Amino acid sequence: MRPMAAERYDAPKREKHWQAEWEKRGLFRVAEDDPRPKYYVLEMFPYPSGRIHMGHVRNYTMGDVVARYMRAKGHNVLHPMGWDAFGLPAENAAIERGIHPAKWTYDNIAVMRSQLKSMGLSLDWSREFATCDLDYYHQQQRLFLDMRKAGLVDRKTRKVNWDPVDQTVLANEQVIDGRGWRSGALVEQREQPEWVFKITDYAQDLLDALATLDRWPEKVKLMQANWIGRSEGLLIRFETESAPKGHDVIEVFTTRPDTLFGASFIAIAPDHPLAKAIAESDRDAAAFIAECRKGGTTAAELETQEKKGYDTGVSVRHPVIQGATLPVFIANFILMEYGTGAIFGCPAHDQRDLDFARAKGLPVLPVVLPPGADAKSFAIADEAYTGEGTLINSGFLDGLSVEEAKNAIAERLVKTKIKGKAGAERQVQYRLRDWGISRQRYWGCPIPMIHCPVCGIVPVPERDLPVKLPDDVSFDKPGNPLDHHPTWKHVACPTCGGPATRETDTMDTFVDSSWYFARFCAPKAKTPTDTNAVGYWLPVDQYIGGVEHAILHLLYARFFTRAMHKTGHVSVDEPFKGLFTQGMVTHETYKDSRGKWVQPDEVIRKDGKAVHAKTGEPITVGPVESMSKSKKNVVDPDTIIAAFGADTARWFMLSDTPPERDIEWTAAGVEGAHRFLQRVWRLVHEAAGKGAHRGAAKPGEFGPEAESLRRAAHKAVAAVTNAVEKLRFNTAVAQIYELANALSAGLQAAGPKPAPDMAYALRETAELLVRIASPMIPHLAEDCWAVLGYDSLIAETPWPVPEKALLQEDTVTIAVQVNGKRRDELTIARDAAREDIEAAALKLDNVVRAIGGRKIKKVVVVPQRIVNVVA
RNA sequence: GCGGACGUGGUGGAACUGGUAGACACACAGGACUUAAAAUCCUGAGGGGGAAACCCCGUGAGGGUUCGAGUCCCUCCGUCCGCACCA
Repeated sequence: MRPMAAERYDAPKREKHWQAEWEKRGLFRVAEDDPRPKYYVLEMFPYPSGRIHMGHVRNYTMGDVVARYMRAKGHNVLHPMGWDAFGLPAENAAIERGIHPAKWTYDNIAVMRSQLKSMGLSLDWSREFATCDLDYYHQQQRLFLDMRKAGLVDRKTRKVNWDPVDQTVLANEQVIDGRGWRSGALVEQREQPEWVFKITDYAQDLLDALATLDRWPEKVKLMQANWIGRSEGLLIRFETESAPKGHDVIEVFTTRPDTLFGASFIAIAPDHPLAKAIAESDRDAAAFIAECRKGGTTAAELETQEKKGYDTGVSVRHPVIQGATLPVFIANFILMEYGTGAIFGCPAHDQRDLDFARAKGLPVLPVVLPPGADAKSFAIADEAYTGEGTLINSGFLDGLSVEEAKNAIAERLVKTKIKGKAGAERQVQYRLRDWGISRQRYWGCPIPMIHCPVCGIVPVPERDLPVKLPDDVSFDKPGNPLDHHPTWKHVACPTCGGPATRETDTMDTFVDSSWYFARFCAPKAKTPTDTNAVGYWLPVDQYIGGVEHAILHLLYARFFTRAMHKTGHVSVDEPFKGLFTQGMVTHETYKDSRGKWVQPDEVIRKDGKAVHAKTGEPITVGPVESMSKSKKNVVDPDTIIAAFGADTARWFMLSDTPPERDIEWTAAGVEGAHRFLQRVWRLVHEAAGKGAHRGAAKPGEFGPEAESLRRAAHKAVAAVTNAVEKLRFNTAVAQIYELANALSAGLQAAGPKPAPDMAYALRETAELLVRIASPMIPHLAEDCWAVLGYDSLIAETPWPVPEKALLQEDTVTIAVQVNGKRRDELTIARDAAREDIEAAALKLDNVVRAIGGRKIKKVVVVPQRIVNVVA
């Protein structure tokens, strides 16, 4: 029988108490003049959509564990929070409900701030800002102007996704099945001038530096490398015959110059300059180009789209086959955006070229022979051969490998001359395109430029910053409210003083999130960054967020940091030293008999079947999917925190599932987490009652039971330390469970009046348990700490260091195998000699029986691990 | 199509550099306490055989390397993710 358990832990009440206590003492405020080593923990800041969701709870819990752990380890930890506050949803709210975007945004921030505060996060709230704060976007405008001066900003006219109903450019992600995500209108490809950041200047550097990011997930690095899409090849110049003036050369980029002898045509993009020139005097060509423009750009459409081409009648001379010519087609599958917008087609070794050649009846000549194939009988049917092999039908390249042939043809062509230029140049192409930041929207950072009919495009002078968003805007017509505003855009030209207009485009919100981590270092600085502060804090030591930002945000931020370095705002190139991408929060889905989605809190289980809580009608349980409002499978963090407390939500988020994987939220799991916290509460009370204070027993006076409990405790400290360092929170949790089980067993074994050594061990174990659990369940840990008699805060208590002597056992238990099958185990001195281990193993009854009188061929002994007898 | 990751009990998962597979938890079953329930505590549990000691099988499938494979190599199957007419 156990003594009466302590009353239940009233989490919601106690949590508020400790949150107030931490805040009162300013525990999480940090400054740069601190002797401790710095550590910067950052979670991707939230978009203030209205309320926090479980994804936030998971993300911020993980970051908070790291922050609290590093603080306990003696670091000066910066752990800030802010709001990624510009963006389209605020404008939608304005359009749909007539609320001003600013009011909608700041109201949401107020709600979400208080929700985050209820989680007990160790944040330095004094550094909070929103990207829609005038001060923040003012500094962002200065950055833009500095980047422009440094040559990193450009104005380009290029193809954009234009939504004709909403009258705005849409990002690729906002085009769904060829239609605008909000208006549903068919998106048009339109050429329009836009402001771009020259991220392509850094393509090679952004690629190379991935190798230095050793604390980034391989997956993310790979995705970025693919996105940058470097390919090495050859730019080949083809001399044209009978082409319009100014087009006596067509430049083609290829990664397979080795297949040049197998070329049977040239294809150019519909918007290639030559195609346009031809269209001027060729109606059919013009009609074909117009038809290509209509074609959709979605994956599904491209998949089914036929390869179409228009024979222009123009031809080019083959660079290495004397007297041969190739016809030039305008083709729908050639992109102007990649390479030179022109290719040479080698049908035998490229599937698209083959499809095209078959449609047009062009020759298909194999020039690469697969290993083992016979040159005489080898032919291409429906599938192009793209693998390695030996060159054939290729003149001086015959007999070479693909790799050798690439070099040989390059060397030859580079030396030739076409119209005064080299016949070819080795070239590197990237898939990455410059970052278009112009958005025709109100709720974003205005681009500080002015269009003057006399002086052209001029920057807003420093003294006239910030360019402030007007408050009095209306959303009653489609398009950009800044453009419709009666007065805002009209200004005097800063150069000539004449009438001019402001740029009405605002910046992509990804710009806002590309430097906020630098602003957190000195959020009130009068310049974008404070040299001392960013010098001290950057780079971010541990960044945590969703993998959905693997490319966009994380690539932009890496570019922006380089740009800020170039313009003297920071002194590093890489913003995030360590990156962790956490999984999503999922939940079962439910539907009623009419096929309508049902919320989890409306579903109950009756006799093992899911039924509606109110109506009792049967509910169909669907697959587990990531929480989303549309499927109604969401659980509100507020409800959970109010019912069980923040520690329960935090503990659940860290338990069982590895942090990088999706976690399934279940009611049973939450209750389990809550039960465990109550159990810790009881165990600590009991241990505090039975335990002796420090000094009550001296080292060396511990009996075997006390000794073994102490070993369990110190081993758990070591294991949890290791797990948290590696962000393997689920295994840390498992270690804590194990230690709680050990403490519980120890309390029971010790009886109502434990001996002095056991009293000491019980108390020590309870203390260590609370200390290693404190980053995860900080509120309960504070209460337990008080129960153990301390008037200090556990949040200010250093991380425990395990006693080395207790981590190593004097004896070890090792398995004994016979022919690789485990037959027995052996407990022996840790430092026992090989021969002794072997001798002891061979004496075991089970081992002798398993050998069964056979001759022992060999005995493998791995001290402290295993013995394997081969017979 | 290209690139990548993963596949372990009823479930989530553990197993550091190859060395006792299934830690820990959830769910489940039995028991204790209780008039009863809740809460709590104890016990059990990969599959099969056996009274037991023990034995056989077992980490998606098949093969290989090794004294020894969840872990390394090859082939196949399945799931998930990213990119996608990229020349």
